Amino acid sequence: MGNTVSEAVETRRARIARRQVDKFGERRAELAAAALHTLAELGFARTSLREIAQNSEFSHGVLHYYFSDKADLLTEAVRQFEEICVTRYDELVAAATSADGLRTGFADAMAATLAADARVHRLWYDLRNQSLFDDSFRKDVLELDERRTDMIWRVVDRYAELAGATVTVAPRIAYAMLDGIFEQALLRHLCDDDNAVRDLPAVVANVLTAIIAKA
Amino acid sequence: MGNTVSEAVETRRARIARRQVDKFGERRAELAAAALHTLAELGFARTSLREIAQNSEFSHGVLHYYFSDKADLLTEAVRQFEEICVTRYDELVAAATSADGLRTGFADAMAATLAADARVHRLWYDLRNQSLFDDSFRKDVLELDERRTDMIWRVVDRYAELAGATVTVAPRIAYAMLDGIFEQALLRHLCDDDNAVRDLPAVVANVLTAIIAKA
DNA sequence: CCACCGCCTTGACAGGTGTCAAGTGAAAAC
DNA sequence: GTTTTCACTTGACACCTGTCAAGGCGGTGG
Repeated sequence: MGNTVSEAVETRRARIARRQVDKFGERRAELAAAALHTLAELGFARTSLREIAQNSEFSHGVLHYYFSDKADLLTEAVRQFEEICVTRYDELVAAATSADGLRTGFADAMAATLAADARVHRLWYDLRNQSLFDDSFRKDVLELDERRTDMIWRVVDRYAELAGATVTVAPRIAYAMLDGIFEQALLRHLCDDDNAVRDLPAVVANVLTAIIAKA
Repeated sequence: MGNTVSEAVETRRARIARRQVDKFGERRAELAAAALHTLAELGFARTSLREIAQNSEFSHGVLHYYFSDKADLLTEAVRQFEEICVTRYDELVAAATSADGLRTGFADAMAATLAADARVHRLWYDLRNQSLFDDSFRKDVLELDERRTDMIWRVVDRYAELAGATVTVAPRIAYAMLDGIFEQALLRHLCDDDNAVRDLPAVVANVLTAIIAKA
């Protein structure tokens, strides 16, 4: 790189342009976050652009400045949602030293996220359900579902290994079973059934022991 | 019944009144069926009264003649939906003579209803999901979920009995696991994955064997 | 024959929706 | 200092939604 005036101007311009791009992206992210919050609160059906804007610090018109479309906004929100929603449990797997420890740790972690992130979880199920009727988000849903499957499988596989056993079901089945358990618990929890969170750890532990067999 | 004129008139009047009552109820049922069909096709979010009417042979105004409200109509539709959705598998349980037979029969029946009634099933999941955000249908959803739990448990319990074994999970857990499996298969099936229906029987059989233990 | 009533259609209403054009005010560019 | 550009607001549009009032049409009762 040189040091002439024109080049200095170039880099300054580039930096400004970069900063503008970043600012543009940041605003998109900020608005997508507002959309996400609204979606988690109201569900897909009742979420309108004006409602999203009201959950941000801007007016409703700005959404069409940063997004071409409502679908564009929701897609961005879902992408952002993926980042939040998938990565869990991995530290648990890394730190586990015994089958029993991993089992109870995983079961407790599931109950914890059920209690803490119930709204986000129901949004995930809402999204997946939408894709049963409308194919706009199917690709994202299937991809996310696969990442969740992998995530669960890492736990189950390691658990069996620590127990000196083998898993008797395929990854997808293990995921579907535990997901069904979680969905059921989520329903109970959101119906103000306090037992849901309390009972979940024992249920999850029960399922884990049921799907492995001593080698 | 008598044969005097007055009595004949009475019975005729009564019959007319009865017929009118019946006709009123029949129309309600007919319109609720149209609503059900529309719901299964479009999902809760995109179902409007005009669309429902267009799936019947009447105009949209008639809905407010037979129903006080949109909620009233949807409630009636859901009630009707319950009748369709719950009773299955019982004949299977009654006719079963061996554990293996019941297992494969149940697994095949699940795959069959997955293929045949996919739209109705997705409506059920849509309904249950709505109740995560809105409490209007929670009572119906919880009741229906319980009936489905019982239905599944009758199969699982009888299966273990025939196998000379005991079930290692509670009824609600068995239901949640199998429901998760089915929901996953439904997603795949509606994404035009032909393997979904084909693979389901083996998966269900796998789960059944995993949740019992020889006494 | 006329009046009435049950069943249904038509058309309108108020409110909400996604979308977009016009405009504003401030900061940047020259 | 003027012009241009950016970031955002405002207000409007066409459309769709649930709701309901007004009216028509056919059959029944008097």
